[in-house]
Amino acid sequence: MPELPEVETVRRGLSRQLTDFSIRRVEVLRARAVAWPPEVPAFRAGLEGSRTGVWQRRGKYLICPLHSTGSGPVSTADNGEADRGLWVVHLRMTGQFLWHTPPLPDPCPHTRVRLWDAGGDELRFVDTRSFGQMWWVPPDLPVEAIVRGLQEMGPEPLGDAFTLAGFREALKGSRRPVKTALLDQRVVAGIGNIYADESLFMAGLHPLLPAGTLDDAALERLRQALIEVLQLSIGAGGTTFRDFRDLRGLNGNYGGQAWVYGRTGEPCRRCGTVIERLRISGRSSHWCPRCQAVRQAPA
DNA sequence: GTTAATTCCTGCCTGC
DNA sequence: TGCAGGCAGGAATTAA
Repeated sequence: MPELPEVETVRRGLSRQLTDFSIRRVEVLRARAVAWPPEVPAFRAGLEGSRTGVWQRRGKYLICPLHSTGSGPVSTADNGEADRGLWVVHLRMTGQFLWHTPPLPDPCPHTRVRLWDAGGDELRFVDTRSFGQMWWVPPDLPVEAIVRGLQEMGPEPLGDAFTLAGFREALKGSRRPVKTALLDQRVVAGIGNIYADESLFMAGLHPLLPAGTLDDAALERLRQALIEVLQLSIGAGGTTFRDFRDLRGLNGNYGGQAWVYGRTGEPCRRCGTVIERLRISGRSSHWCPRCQAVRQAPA
């Protein structure tokens, strides 16, 4: 279940392996994997014959500028103009890229999209649950016009734009649980269920606290906890949780250090109290009843 | 306008 | 052993 650290790990792998990847041929095995254009042939035509630039990330979206094959190599410092548009990918739950060199003859049952370069090496998009999607954005259109999820995306949590003032404003007046608010990509980009639970634990906040009632001290603790847990996980190459694999098929190692996520019934690493699980807005939430005992923010 | 519930999908796990 | 049902989750859509 890729969240920001996992997507960032994938981005780094793609940048290492697939900057200047000349897309000779594209095969779409499941049409649902293509969100735009509506017709698969148009998607294939958009990618085929172009060359990938330096991979970027916005929230959980991977964004790759596409260039004409005739121009010189793409510099990692200067991405140049994406004269062939953008290739945008969201891994959702189980999406993953796998790089096959030498190429493998037969795709696994969950292979959704295959891309080959001139040498016959293959980049394969595999997605067990088929939630992952990709877009080809023509060069004359803004990416936000095509990828709706990018229209109202909140600040990057590891960027300068993620300030206390902005965080406060985004949650102002909201009565929904803070856990639910953290999953809203308009509040802060890239947070999913795992890091929402982990950061709430680190900040000592109950997941059901109404988001709009948090005072500045609590908001700042939560903001710092988000930054810390994301930086820690990126450094470790993402979590080990079930389905995540990087470009080489390897998983990360943050999961072994999780405070609460996936530890229902186990003792809290800090106080020994048994970790409990709640269902909030359809999502499982893991929390320590002692370390996160505060259910009402100070008046 | 805000919030909650539903939907999509498939592998794994539990209970019968 | 085999089957049914619940669960997991990101984000769009629908309902309240």
